[in-house]
Amino acid sequence: MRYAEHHKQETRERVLRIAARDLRQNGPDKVVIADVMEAAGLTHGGFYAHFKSKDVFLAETLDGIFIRARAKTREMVAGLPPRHALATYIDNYVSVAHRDHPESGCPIVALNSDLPRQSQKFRDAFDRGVRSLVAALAGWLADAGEKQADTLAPSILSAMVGAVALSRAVSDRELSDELLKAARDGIKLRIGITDAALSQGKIA
Amino acid sequence: MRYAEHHKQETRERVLRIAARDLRQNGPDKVVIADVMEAAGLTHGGFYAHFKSKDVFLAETLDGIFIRARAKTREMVAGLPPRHALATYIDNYVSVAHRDHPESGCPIVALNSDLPRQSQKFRDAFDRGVRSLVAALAGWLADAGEKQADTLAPSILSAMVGAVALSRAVSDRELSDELLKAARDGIKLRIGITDAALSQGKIA
DNA sequence: TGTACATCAGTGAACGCGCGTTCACTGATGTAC
DNA sequence: TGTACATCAGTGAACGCGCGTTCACTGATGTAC
Repeated sequence: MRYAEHHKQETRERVLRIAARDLRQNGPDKVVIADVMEAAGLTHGGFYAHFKSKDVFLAETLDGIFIRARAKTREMVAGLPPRHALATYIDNYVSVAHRDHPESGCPIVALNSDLPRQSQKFRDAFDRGVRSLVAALAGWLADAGEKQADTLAPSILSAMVGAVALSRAVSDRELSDELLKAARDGIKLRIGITDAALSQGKIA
Repeated sequence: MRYAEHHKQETRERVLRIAARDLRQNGPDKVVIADVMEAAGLTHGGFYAHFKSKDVFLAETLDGIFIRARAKTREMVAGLPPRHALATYIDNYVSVAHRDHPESGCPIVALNSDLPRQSQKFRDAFDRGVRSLVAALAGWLADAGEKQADTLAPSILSAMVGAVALSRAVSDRELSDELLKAARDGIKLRIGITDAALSQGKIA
């Protein structure tokens, strides 16, 4: 069977999209090539016509996740004043929905404790994602008039990551909800955001 | 060979200690029974004379880690006034040493993204550890006169966990150091601790 | 226009390795007599 | 006191399964002539 012009490229994209969910849901070691290929409607042997190895494949998958996450973020906060952008981002990140859907969530949360054992390519992709997110946060913070935006940004990111990661790790639902809410309020408080202030339009 | 009275119990303890390091260093899936047994000077077949299965073994290993961690913590802050205890604990937790030594560190950091895929026994042991640590933090905070100690404690714990986890996940040393320091300062600031204030004895 | 050949995404059997688990066996020592 | 037997922590071969990777092959379609 001879295929249309972009057929191979489309297959490659499809496989990467499937892996993007699988990777966040199950972690790098539990991504099984045969399963990913089957989900894409193919057999496992064909994998190596697209990717050199599982390692390279996972690194490319992670890159793709971060790229799409950035686009989604830009869309989410488009047109919002900086402090609203921050509040929106934090509320979406430190949320029950994010906790309950790792497969479409932030890979920093989903993968953090797997990273030390991954290939350098994979770790580099992760670093790029972290740097980019820190930079975005620092930008919003600076625009919102925060002093020390450059040190506040990584501090806030790690608090957000820890909150969602811990809320997923904990098995008891009640404890998880409590951790999540306490962490979210704490983070927003640090940058002077309260739900009351936001709804009253007191914050630019 | 017939063994002395407590021989079996000692072997069991030895195996659990070795696994305790291995578990935090490599994660649950990478703990290999044959390797643990070999490190204990035994062959893999003997494992099942001590433990019913790997799952049960890992859960018991995790329980042991938390129990010893609590003892170590009590020792570390013994006799310190509450705010000093907090500062000491935070400085030790959100530190380069902790980042660089997962094998003897807090399992909450080392294992968080593995948890959703573990057995219920393992997850229950994890929950107990988290609850216990939250309670300890809340106690110190309350003793230090903090209002809202019960919501501040989980918020601070998740920030500490996120800081160390992220600093380990990131591959670039400089970025990692920066994240760690920013997060530590941010956390201490939230509870009114600065290094200057502590050294001048301004804080009880 | 028709025929032989080249292309190449995808197939599926097979290989090799890792690892949890089982099980028949070992052998030193305690106990029954 | 001496002998036969029971005990049981530990041994090591084997089983079974999962999974990354390889490779000879397929077969539909484009191209050369």
